[in-house]
Amino acid sequence: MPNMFACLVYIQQILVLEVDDSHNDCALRKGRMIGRLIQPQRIALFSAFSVLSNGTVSYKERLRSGLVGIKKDDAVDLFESMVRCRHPLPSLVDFSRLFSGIARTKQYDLVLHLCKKMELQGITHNNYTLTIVINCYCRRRKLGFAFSAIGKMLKLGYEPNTVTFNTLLNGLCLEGRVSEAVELVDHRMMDNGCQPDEATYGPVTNRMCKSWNTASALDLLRKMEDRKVKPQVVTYSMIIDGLCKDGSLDDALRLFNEMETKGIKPNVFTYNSLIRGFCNAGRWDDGAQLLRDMITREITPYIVTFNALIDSLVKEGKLTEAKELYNEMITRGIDPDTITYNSLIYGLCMLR
DNA sequence: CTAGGGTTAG
Repeated sequence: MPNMFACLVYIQQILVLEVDDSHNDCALRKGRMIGRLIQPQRIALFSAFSVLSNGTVSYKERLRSGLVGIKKDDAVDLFESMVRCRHPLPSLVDFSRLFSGIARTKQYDLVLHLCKKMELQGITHNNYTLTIVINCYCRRRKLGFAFSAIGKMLKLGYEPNTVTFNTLLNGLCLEGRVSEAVELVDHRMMDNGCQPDEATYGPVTNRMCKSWNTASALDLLRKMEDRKVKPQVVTYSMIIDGLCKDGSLDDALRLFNEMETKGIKPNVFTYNSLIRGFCNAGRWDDGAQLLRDMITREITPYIVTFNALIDSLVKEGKLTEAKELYNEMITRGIDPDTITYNSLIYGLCMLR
């Protein structure tokens, strides 16, 4: 009976969570409305500015300040005003800024469309705009067109550089074509005298770890070191996560210690992967030790960290310890979510 | 001046 009561308390907490969510939603909607309301004022201000400056710097000003989260209509409008403008004549740098701004809002087709319109105006691409084009094709999973853009680049007399290769490489990884990606780095990229950097190996490592190929990811890590590219925390974290999912906890720990000796500080992701790995292996005590470790090192645990530990404690029948952790997360100001309560409720139901 | 990348829970 007391367990039943505790269950109800937790279920009530879930209901409170959902109410909070709807509040957030309301707030969001309100925010959007306010955004819409102030829009005309912004336009009015902008026109005033244009008139003041005789219409000469309007697109420059918009490029400088109005690209974050730009909508389709505004983007097309800005593009048209650039194409029409003669004083000053927009440069390719201006177009690069516009295209990259739109690309950041993930409207890749729009970027490609505007690029075509730019070409029709007799404006020729350079290395920068073509790399943006390559990225857009890659994101739309049209690798064939991305490779054609490389051809265009060569025809115009530009050499693909590290960024160009990295962009293409990411495209291959997005499609799961990891071996081709490795081939591209080892041959085309290196042979062309392009030095790989930390952005070269990130997507490759990610894809390898995601497809349960941590052994290859480890090989790649050694290759990076041979090529004097310093792996970053995120690279180590991805591999450690892969090893933990494989159940190779000792290897994961070895890598964890290795990054320490190299002066690379683990972060909350690194710890979470390890804690989850140990918990899944039933080694909740080691998991709890790691949690204490991260707290002493002032790496703030996330809700994920606590959830993993609570869940594993519950499955071990250590309900008291699980509840202690639940209380600790509350005192730390971390709001439990449905996953937290699910674990606790499960534990209470199993107790009987 | 302007281009590219990657990580956690039931």
